[in-house]
Amino acid sequence: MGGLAREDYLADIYRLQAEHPEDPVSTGSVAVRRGVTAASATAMFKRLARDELIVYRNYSGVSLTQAGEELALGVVRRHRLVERFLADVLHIPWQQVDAYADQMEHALPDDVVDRMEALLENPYTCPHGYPIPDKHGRLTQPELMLLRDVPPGLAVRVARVNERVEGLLAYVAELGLMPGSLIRVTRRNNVDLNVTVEAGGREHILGLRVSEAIWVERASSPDEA
Amino acid sequence: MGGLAREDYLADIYRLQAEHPEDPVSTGSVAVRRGVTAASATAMFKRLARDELIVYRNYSGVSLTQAGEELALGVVRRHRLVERFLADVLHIPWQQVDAYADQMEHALPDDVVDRMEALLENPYTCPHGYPIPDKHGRLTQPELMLLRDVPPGLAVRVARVNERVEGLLAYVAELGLMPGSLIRVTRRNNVDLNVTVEAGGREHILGLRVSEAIWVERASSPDEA
DNA sequence: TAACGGATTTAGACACAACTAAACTTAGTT
DNA sequence: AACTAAGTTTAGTTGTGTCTAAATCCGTTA
Ligand SMILES: [Mn+2]
Ligand SMILES: [Mn+2]
Ligand SMILES: [Mn+2]
Ligand SMILES: [Mn+2]
Repeated sequence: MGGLAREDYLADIYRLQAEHPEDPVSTGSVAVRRGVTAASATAMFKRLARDELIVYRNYSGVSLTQAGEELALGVVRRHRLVERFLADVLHIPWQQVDAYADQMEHALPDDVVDRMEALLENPYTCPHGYPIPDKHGRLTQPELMLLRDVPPGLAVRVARVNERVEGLLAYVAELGLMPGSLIRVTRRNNVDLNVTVEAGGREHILGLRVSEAIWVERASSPDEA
Repeated sequence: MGGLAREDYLADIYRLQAEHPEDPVSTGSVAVRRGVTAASATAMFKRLARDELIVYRNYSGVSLTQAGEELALGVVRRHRLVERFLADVLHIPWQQVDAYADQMEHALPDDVVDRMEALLENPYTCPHGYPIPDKHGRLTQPELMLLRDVPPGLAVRVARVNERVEGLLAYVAELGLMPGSLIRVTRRNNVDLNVTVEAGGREHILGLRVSEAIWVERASSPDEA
């Protein structure tokens, strides 16, 4: 009854779709993300399509049906809430919570998830800044901007850090650029695309690989504490 | 890599062994406990024996090897600790925590379990009174007595309630006989074997089905707060 | 438009974990 | 000692989820 692998496929299809809203989700991209062969992904697509959780046409990738998206959002909700729980209640470093949550997300009864949410006082995002769907799968996406695109002089707040970029989370924590941090972009080099930011009194020069993995929002809300 | 069903079999074999230390654990008893057919249990026994987690001789039941017992104790530890967590931190009624823990026990990284243990301040038992193995699988069994066997007049403390007796947990909670409660046995009827206890100022007459599902300890430790 | 090459699917295999039905063992009873 | 009934194992099937190797498809390039 469980459907462990199923849930991971659905959630990964959801995330891939969210990352590239244009094109359909290809067999290869799912296989790479899941760490399985393309043949395995094809086989799973057939089962998911048979159960009407995805729409699948040979050689044309997949998309989630209504039912599939609902299941995917449930997994994503459990994942991000348990990440918050692990970070905030058990004080586990944010570099580790994604892997742990990947394991736990399939075994959490709804009741437990809902109570965790209440205990955490209904957080909006996971520790990396990704939004947490509510109990009904609803999701509010704030307007974010890539740090790469922030014009010099602007003060912004770090909102989200891509948790999948190798080594980034530890680096970001070290620099004091975690979600919530107030920073100011002081320079942008148009040749090598480096961005210089001032954070907590220190200046850091960030390469493109970092600046396009960090999202920020206008640091304007005065109703913040 | 998971080994979901495996873990449940090992833990159930462990618990059955603990409940009947005399005889070997039979195929049928495991099948009933697990809710599967005897044929399924036999098939699993072969895999577990192949991996040297149990000793299995046809028609003679099974016993855990060293390695098997270590794994089983790990599952039992996770189960009972997460029960404590669900009850104490999330305030889930103790009637429900066993079922939830059964689901969650396979998906909790050791690091998470250890931190939960610290958060809970190293509890000795699950909410039902069963001992929690430590990180190394060590386990201290206090000397307990069945409520059925307590002589009239003796004051005792409820130590453990069998979580598998249908409806018992809700009934026990209603009567105020949860682990930790101080009670006194006032009468024992030698014909119908009913036991009368006084708990929290009220008297209750308990049938055999209840009195042999509750363990107690001498209520003597004055170092109890 | 024909061929190439990368992506995808099919074919065939395997391990796990469950089932039903049939055969077998064992222990207790005539 | 043979019989029988309960318990157990075997045999055969199913569905999931993975793999490798071999076909197949399709967009681009010649
Ligand atoms: Mn997962
Ligand atoms: Mn996250
Ligand atoms: Mn379990
Ligand atoms: Mn318990």
